[in-house]
Amino acid sequence: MPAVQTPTLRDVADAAGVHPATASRALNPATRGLVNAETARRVMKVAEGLGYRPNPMARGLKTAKSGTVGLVIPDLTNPLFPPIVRGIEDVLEPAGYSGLIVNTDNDPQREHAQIELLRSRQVEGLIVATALLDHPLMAKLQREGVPMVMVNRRPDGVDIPSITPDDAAGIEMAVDHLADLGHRRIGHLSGPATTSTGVARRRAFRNAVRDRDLDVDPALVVTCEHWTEEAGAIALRHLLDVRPDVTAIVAGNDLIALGCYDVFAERGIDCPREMSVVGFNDMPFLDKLAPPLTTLAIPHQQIGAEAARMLLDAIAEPDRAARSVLLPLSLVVRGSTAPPVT
Amino acid sequence: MPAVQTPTLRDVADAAGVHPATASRALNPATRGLVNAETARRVMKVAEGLGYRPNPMARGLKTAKSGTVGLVIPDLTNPLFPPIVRGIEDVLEPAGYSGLIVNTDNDPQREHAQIELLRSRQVEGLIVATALLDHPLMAKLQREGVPMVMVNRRPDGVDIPSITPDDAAGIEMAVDHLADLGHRRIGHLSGPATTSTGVARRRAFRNAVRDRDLDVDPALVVTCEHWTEEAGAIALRHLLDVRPDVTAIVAGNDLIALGCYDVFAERGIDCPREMSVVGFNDMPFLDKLAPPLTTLAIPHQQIGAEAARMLLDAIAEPDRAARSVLLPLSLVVRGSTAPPVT
DNA sequence: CTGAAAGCGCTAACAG
DNA sequence: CTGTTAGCGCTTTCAG
Repeated sequence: MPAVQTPTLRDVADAAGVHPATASRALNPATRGLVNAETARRVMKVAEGLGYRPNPMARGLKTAKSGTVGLVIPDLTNPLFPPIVRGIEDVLEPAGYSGLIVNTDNDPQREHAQIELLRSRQVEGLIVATALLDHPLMAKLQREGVPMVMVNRRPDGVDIPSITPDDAAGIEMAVDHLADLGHRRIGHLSGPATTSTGVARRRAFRNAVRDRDLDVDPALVVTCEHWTEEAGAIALRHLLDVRPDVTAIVAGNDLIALGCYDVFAERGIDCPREMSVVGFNDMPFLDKLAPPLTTLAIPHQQIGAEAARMLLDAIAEPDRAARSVLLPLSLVVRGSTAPPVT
Repeated sequence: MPAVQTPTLRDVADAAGVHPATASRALNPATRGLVNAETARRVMKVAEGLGYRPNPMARGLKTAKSGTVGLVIPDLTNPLFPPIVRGIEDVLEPAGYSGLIVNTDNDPQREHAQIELLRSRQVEGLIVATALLDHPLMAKLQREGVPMVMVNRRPDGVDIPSITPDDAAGIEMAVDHLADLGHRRIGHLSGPATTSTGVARRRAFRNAVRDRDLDVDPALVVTCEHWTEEAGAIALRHLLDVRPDVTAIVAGNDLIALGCYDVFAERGIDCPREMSVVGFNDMPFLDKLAPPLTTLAIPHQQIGAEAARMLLDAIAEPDRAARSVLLPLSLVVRGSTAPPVT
């Protein structure tokens, strides 16, 4: 017969000799001022003694607030996301919120279902990392007034707060670095054209090579189907077929760069002697690769933290103007870039 | 004036011309049988049309079930966990459950607070990956009847279902592999003595070297303070100081093995020519290291999935006997192991 | 098979 | 400052 029913607010009130409403006021920091300081103290002590824990479902039912937000990511298994999620949680927790994570696997159907699930769980807002450039669902959610923040990517033409890397600046740094090393024929394996990061980096690359009088042959730019190792490998094989004289690669992200490593191994290309590569994101453990990958670092945890803060703001003040932030990047030079063999 | 209040069960009932109770029965698969098939169909159609979504808070308030479980992990940023979490979510979701993740950073205080948080959120059970050998909190939770499953590690002397790798078998495979290559002086950098995996692997290592007539000098076994790269590096430096003639290392896990790589770099040791290393866990991207790490692979997602299944069972039938499963491992031979230079 | 009534635990007016 | 009252949306007896 153990399992002493967890005490309810009534129990606390009874034990403290007050009405449940008073106990409620005393226990809630926001309304504690309405209560005699002495009574409040007593109630709190009793609550503590009984091991009282408010039931958020009951509270939520009354207040229509769940204390949860949804985190919509493609796949937790992609090393880019854990640090972001961690940053988010670190901000949500002290604010009394929890995050519910869902994985969409980049499948729009699944995304739709997962977001439905989150909404049915009464999440108060959404942090979305799966945005596509053209994303009707996001637009619809926004119209319905769901507080939202986009992370890493953002849809076109909707006024949703977002926190994204400064893709153009990053690509310029990468191209500058390679040009400084002496590279003239630089290729770009861009991310899917359906994502903002994909097109922004691609456009930035085109501009950068043009401005620096490097080889602007369109064949040097190949678009990957996905942000994956496999897609990166396929793209590089294709590029090498049409432009075997390329000496350096700017990869759309680190996973695509890893795909390049696979092709190097398979074709016996010596990186960085025969071919340089730059990644994007600075995922964990890149410094342990052979060779360690030169890449653009973004402050993952800070992104997450900032996104969570923005979302909490949006929840608190639903109709404040959407603020969007562009993250500064830094180039981390490691072993995968070197002067070309001329 | 948009934001049409999300429809409630009452709305559905009204629209279908039935009592809310009937609508409730019709919508819940478990009670649908109690309702005229025709009525049920009608109610469901109306619900669908209205875009009705049951409010889990209201339901939970009534049924004392939240449809959530807590996932207690040290740090999501540790690459071991995302695949496990993914495996868990993949089982929870179709069952109508969601997971709430908390990070403890291996801090008992924080763990306690986080578990309180989860309990106050009315989680129906816990999947715990932070178990220590001596873990009063776990024992207490078990006494209180909280459904729980341990993952990866397990406390001593409490009868809690767990799903852990077959540490002994794994270490034997590692030692066999090294012995077959010709190594006689094998070191072990074990995990903390406070964790089941730490002591089990350490004990297994001792037995393995004894049984194979290899060097059994206790100085060849060094215990790391933490399961981290840094701790691994420190331990290896210490080992090299006392036994510079060691030719191979069995690391307590992959992160500790990565610490070894750092020391190799710092002391100019050529791995695998001068020193072999075996890791444990087969984290992602180990195959891209220089050299690719030989390690023991565990089926991460499956662990997670199995743990979730066990927890759902425990929630459904609270007093069924605790079942524990030992996971088979496989040795993945890559480039970090080779015959010793004799 | 369906309706009526009650209540899960909490908060929010509204009185006092 | 505190008690009363009502009700969030749903499920679950209990009658009919």
